[in-house]
Amino acid sequence: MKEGPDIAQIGALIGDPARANMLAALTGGKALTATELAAVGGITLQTASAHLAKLEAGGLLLPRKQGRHRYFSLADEAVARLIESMMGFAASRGHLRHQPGPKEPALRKARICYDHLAGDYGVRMLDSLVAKGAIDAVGDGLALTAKGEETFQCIGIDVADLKASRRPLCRSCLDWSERRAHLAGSLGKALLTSFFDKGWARRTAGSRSVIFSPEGERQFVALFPVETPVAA
Amino acid sequence: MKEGPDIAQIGALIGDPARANMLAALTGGKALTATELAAVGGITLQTASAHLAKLEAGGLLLPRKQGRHRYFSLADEAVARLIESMMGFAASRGHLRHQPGPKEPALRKARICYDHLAGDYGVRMLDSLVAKGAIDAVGDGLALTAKGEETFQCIGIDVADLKASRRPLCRSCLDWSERRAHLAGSLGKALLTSFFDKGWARRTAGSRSVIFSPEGERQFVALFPVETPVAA
DNA sequence: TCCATACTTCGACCGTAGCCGAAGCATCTC
DNA sequence: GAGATGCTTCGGCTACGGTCGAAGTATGGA
Repeated sequence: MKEGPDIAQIGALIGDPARANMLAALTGGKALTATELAAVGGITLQTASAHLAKLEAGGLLLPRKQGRHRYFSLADEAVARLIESMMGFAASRGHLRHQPGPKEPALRKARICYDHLAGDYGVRMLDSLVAKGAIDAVGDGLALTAKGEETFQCIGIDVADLKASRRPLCRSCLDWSERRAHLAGSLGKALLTSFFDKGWARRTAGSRSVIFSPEGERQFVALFPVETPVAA
Repeated sequence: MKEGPDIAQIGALIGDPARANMLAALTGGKALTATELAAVGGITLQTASAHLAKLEAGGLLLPRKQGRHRYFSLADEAVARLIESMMGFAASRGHLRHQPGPKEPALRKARICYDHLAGDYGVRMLDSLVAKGAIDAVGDGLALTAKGEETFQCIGIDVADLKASRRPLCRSCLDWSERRAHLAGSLGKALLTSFFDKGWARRTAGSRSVIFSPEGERQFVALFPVETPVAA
C-alpha cells in the first residue's frame, strides 16, 4: 500500500497539458518568462502564474528574478532527464500529439535536449564518436577514452576543465525521436556550445529545434562521419 | 508549442493516487487481480475497474485472463523503469508519503524492483560484483566480464542462456532508497530468482519487500562481501 | 510623479474525473 | 440449474482543479 515516494504528486504535476507544454518548452534549455510560458501553454497569464507556482513548489522549476521579469528554467538536469525519458516512453506507447505539424521534421533532425544536441544529428554524433574510438560504450554507459581526450582537445574543448566539475562528463540520454542514445553530460553540452560558438548552428526562436547553416552542416558531417552502408 | 510526444497523458495516468499505488504495487513484479489492486488503491472494485481500463488503454498494463480472474501486470520492463525512475525523482524532491510506516525499513533493506533485487542489498550486491571484477562499470553502464562469466557459472547461473535472449544482460537501475545503482537486466533477474530457489529469501504477501532467512543472509553476505572501511 | 509593463492574488464559474450503489455479465462450483 | 464469486457497466453525485476577469502589487522608464 503506502510504500515509497509519492509518484502521484509529480505525475499529476506533469499530467496537466498546459504544464506539460511548459516543461517541454523548458527542455529547450533556455529560461523563459511567465508570459512566454503562458503562450506556450495556450493559457492566460493568471492561469500560467498558478501553474508555475505549483511547478516551483514541486521542485521542478527554478525561478530567477530579473528586473520585472521572472525567468523560469528547469530546476536541474534530473528534471530534464525525467521529461525526456517520459517523452521516450510516451512515444513508445504511441501517445503522440494530434498534429505532427510542419516543425516536426526539423525537430527530429536536430534539437536541444536541456543543454546538449538531440535528434538524428545527436545520435549520429555519438555513433561516430564511438566508431572512431573517442568514446567507449559499455551497456548504457559512456566513457571518454584517451584517444577521445586528444580528439576533443583538437576541436578546442578543454576536457580537463570539464573533468573538474562535479557533473558527469559523459552520459547517455535516450532520444525519443530516434529511440537510441545520444550524448549528454558536460561533454555533450560543451560540444553543442562549440557548434553555436563556431556559427555552425543556431537555436530557433520559439522551439527546441536547432538549425544548421549549410557550411555548419558540411563541417559537422565531415567531423562526425557515419559509415555509409555499402550499396548493394 | 505542440512539440513531440504527449507526456501529459501518461503523467495524468500516473498522477492519480489510486493508480499510482496500483502501479507501485505492480512494480513488485507479481501479477495482481483487480480485487487485490482495488485494495491497494484503497477504492472499491468498480472504481478500480475504471482505473485499470485507463491504464490498460494507456499501454501501461497488460491483463491476462485466467478463469474468472483478471491478472494485471506492468506491460513491460520500460514501465517498471519509468515508475522506478519517478520514485527516485520524487524522493530527490522530498515528495515522500505521509507516514513512513513500520514496513519502511524492510523495504529499504531489500525489495523487488520488477524482477530484480533492489534496496540496500541490491546496491551492495552490485558494489561487490564490481569490486571483485565480475562486472565492469563504465559511467552508468554495466558489462559482464570474462571473470564474471565464470563466477556466475559457479553459482549456477547459465550466462550463455541469458545471452540468447534479446533483453540486455546487465542494466543499471537507480535505487530510490539508496540513490545509487543496483543491477537490473536478465542477470539481475536470474540472481534474484536463484536466491528464491535456494531458499535464501522469499517475497512477502502484500508488499515489495524481500525477507532473507538467517541462513540466506549469511550466505548472501559471504557471497557478496563489502569492503569494510578500516576503523580509524 | 505618472504611466506602462510584468506578474500575482482574488473570486467566481464550470467541466471533468473520481467515486460509489446497484444492476448486469461472465465464470466456476455444487 | 442455482448460487457464489470476480469483474464491468450504468447512473448520478460530488469535489477538486483549471480557467478567466478584475483588481492588486512590484518594477522600470519618462
